[in-house]
Amino acid sequence: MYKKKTPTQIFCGLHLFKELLNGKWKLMLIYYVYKEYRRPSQLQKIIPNSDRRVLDKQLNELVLHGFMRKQVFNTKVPKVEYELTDLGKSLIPVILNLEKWGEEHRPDLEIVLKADPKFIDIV
Amino acid sequence: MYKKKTPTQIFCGLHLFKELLNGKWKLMLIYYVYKEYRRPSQLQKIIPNSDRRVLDKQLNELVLHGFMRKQVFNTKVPKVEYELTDLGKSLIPVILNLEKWGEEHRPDLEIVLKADPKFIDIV
DNA sequence: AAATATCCGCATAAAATTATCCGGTATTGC
DNA sequence: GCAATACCGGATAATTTTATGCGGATATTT
Repeated sequence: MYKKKTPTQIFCGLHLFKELLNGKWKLMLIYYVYKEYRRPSQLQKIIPNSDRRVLDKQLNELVLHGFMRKQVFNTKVPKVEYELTDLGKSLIPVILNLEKWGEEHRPDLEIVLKADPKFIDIV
Repeated sequence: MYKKKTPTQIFCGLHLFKELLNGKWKLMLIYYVYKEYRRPSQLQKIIPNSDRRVLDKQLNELVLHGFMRKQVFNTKVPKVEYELTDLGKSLIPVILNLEKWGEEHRPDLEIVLKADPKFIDIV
């Protein structure tokens, strides 16, 4: 398993957030589980251009870190569902706030992104 | 200059936020500039264990992306000051919200971090 | 029988970010 | 003169994250 080589600093709340929730799809996964897309296959469909293995990894971490619970149903066709823990639910207002900020400033931000040659193509 | 090789997706506000503000110290830099630590040397002092060149790079990006302005004073000893743009200021409530979430959940989050062998040592 | 749907996991490659190693100018204070 | 402060920047190394290439199982639908 991969281990970090650089000491992790958590002297402020921003770091705590960042260390645990920085994954490419993590906030979106939490949001969609909240919105009742609870099953891996549903999540893979609702999140475009995401790879199964990447989502899985992030879901596993979210479970490991206590933001979600994973329920496995041993039905004939295996079924899996995720649900938010209280800690996970506590993030919903934060996520909505971030989302709101992004959408409110989308016009400006899109200009900025398109002006930066680093972002070659934007979808 | 480095260019991304993977198309950047911005179909939701969360992505917009993430693409532009994911840098290790970016939110903290915005916060401290807001708190009147405007000069590079001040920022380098107030942010422990940060490297000058990394902070510089992030500051340059924040300017490039319109969150800050950089003012250069051609005094005998060169002086530089950063200040937030309106776009930068619009992030303050978001940052405070993230910080608040982190601090409110610090006890839980520290346990989680310490339980994860990935984070070998935490400062 | 074949296609589709449900799920899982390891090992490695590639990409992206962060850290470090060099280098530099000019002024102030002792 | 010499140390300290203020500032800047390119090139490369190291770390961390994300993507992909292989593999597997069982059950339902067409």
